[in-house]
Amino acid sequence: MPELPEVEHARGYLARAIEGKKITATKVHDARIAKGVTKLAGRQVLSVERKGKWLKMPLDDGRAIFGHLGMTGHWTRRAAGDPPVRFERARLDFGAVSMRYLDARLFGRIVVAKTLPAWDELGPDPLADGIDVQRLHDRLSRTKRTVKETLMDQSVLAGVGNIQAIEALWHARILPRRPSKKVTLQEARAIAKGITWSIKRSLAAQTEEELTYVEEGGDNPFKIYGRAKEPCPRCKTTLVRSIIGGRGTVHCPGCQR
DNA sequence: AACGGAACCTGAAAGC
DNA sequence: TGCTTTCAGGTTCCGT
Repeated sequence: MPELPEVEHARGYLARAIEGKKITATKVHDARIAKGVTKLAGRQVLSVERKGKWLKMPLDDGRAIFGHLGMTGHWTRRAAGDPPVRFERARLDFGAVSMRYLDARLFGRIVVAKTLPAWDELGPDPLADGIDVQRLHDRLSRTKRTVKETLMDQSVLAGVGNIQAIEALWHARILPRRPSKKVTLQEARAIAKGITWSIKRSLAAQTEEELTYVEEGGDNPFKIYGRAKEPCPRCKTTLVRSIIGGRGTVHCPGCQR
């Protein structure tokens, strides 16, 4: 369920549950999502950090537990004696507190290492670092990709995913298929505002301790994501779905240029 | 070096 | 009803 807002939620949830606590046991149910998860008993989790869609939990031995939620990853707290929950792939126990990692599609990762290239290669985090419009415009101008694909490049801005890119470009009134090179500095400013707006909106929408996601009964909280064939909330033109860079995309042909 | 596309997975929803 | 197809919020690898 991961884009930056969901991962930020997971960060806070994990921090409240295990920050400063000592690992007493671990269990990996499916080795495909875990790497180097060994000899963790006795280690203390110093903090829970986030950059983009990655989580980092530094340990007291110089290593860290890196976590990525993939498409369907999720952490949930249980009691140590509770049975495995559906889709449980791994667990970290802290005495009576047991954190379960669930992941239906197995695209997520739990990696124990001192450093992780994927983490080091991340660009600035829009929430923690803000967005440098000049830098964003520079990155956009240096590639032949579409603006949507460039925005989703994690080295450009860490944490912008399919939803944030779709929503931000709608907010900025720019077509997702526009070549990055043709985005002006002024438009880059609008995109930056759109990204911040989209992230803040998503964060505000998730206040519950245990997140209930969009598809489970709740209404779609997004302006145009998942709303192909519905009228644009701004200009009433019918929203269009297409594929860009292999990812489903929605845009408004009426007010995005 | 950069880019497009396939691969990696499973489940839910839509289509027939 | 039941089988088939489509789709899903991500990353990584591979060939060009």
